[in-house]
Amino acid sequence: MESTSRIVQALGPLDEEVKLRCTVDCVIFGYDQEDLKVLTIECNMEPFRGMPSLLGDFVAQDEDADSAAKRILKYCTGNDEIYLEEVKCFSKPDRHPFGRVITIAYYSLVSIPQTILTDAAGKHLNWRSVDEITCMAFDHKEILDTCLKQLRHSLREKPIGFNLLPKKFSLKQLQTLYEVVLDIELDKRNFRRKLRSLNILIDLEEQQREVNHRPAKLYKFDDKSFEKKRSNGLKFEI
Amino acid sequence: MESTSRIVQALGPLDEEVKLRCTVDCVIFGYDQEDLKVLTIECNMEPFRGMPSLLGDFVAQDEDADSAAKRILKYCTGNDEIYLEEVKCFSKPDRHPFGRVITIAYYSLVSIPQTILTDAAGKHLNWRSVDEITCMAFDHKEILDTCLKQLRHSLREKPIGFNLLPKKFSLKQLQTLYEVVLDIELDKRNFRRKLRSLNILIDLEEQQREVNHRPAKLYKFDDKSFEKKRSNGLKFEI
DNA sequence: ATAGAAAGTGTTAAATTAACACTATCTTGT
DNA sequence: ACAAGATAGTGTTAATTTAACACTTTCTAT
Repeated sequence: MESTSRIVQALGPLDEEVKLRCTVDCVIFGYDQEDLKVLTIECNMEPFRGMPSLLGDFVAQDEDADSAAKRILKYCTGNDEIYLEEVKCFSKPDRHPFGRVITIAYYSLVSIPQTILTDAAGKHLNWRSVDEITCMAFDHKEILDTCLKQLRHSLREKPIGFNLLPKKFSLKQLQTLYEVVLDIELDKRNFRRKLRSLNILIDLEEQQREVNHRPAKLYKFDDKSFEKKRSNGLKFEI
Repeated sequence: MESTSRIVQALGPLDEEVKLRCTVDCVIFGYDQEDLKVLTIECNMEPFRGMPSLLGDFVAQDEDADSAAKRILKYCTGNDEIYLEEVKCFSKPDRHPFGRVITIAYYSLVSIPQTILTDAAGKHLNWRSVDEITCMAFDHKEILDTCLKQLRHSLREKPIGFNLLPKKFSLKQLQTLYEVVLDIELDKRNFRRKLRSLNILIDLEEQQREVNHRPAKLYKFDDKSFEKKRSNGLKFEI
């Protein structure tokens, strides 16, 4: 137990300790056409060349992990006002073939139709259906699975689903989103009553256009009002 | 945005990238005398010398972060069968005065009367009431606060409170634990009914000894039975 | 034997959740 | 302009869950 004898004791010069590199990996979930997708990039490193990989990068000298994750989002989408949640650190000593690299995994949520992938990144970026991904570079499939589990958990206890939809959405779209991501069925009337009672949607007094049936009313999420209600003890739960 | 242009591209030789050190810090929560405490060690590093610090250590070359956290628990208590939950990575570039150090924060749960602090560590280890800690070394107060918040959240949705009590406990002890940690009041009869209906306690057919009033019946947590029930959809919630 | 102290126990009202089917409003085609 | 097709939108009732509440039992100490 010699390696533990200096627990929390003075850090020596850098070279005496384990040096490792630290990355962040973002599971960027996107939603479109009633399907949950994840943004991948083609891996260009052996032995994983050609396989889909998550978007990641090193944590830079002057930034923390959150900033690194936001930087990746900005790089891919031009936007850094994106929902982001840290999930877990992946740190198996052999997880990266080129050396000791730990990674902090995040997931984020975007509406695909409202997201323009930047040109620079665009060439090798792909939205893939979460269901259809079987194999990824590194331990990225494990990271994806962990983040998906976390997303499903958070979706039920925090009002974050809106981030997967356009700013303006119908109640039907919202319900379908929950049904697709959580793989459950919801009762239309009960779902609508619940949303009404939470009072966190703003009726935009506007309707869908260009649908060939009765158009649905559009709403937006009232995040300020929700924050106020939450701090007064409102519990969101689907 | 030049630093993002190689997102997820080949890792160069180690020296070209940001080198940093990685630690784990454990918020070891202990419970005794109707009080939630945290295990601290006296910091021996300037400028924090003498201040209470969390238990932490470097992640070693051949271990992952979870193993490092378990190693710390084993070092302090001689036991590594302890409830442990990863919480968050703390990675501000200036969080450590001696260089770039990121840390993965964990919390764990023990019953203080059932925990013997090892001699080696014991000399500078202290159980401190969570309420009374105002100031800690490094960013450890922030880590503590974050872990406490996470503990409170998990305590309501997972049956982990038992880890803070002796193996054998009374229903009153369990209720008080929830009341103390969550800072709420619970109705005795409703609490007991809920526990009874969950069917996750084993009646030990044994009683408290050496109390000067009617002794309470003792129970233990039936973790195997709970796991079975959980996978069949049982939702624990206090 | 009695007093003190905490353990243990059930019922009822209120709130929440689950189940369920029809009418309204739009578009498109004739 | 009328009819058919498609999806939006709406309320009631029974079942379940939660919240509120007070007295009896069993032990110890004197």
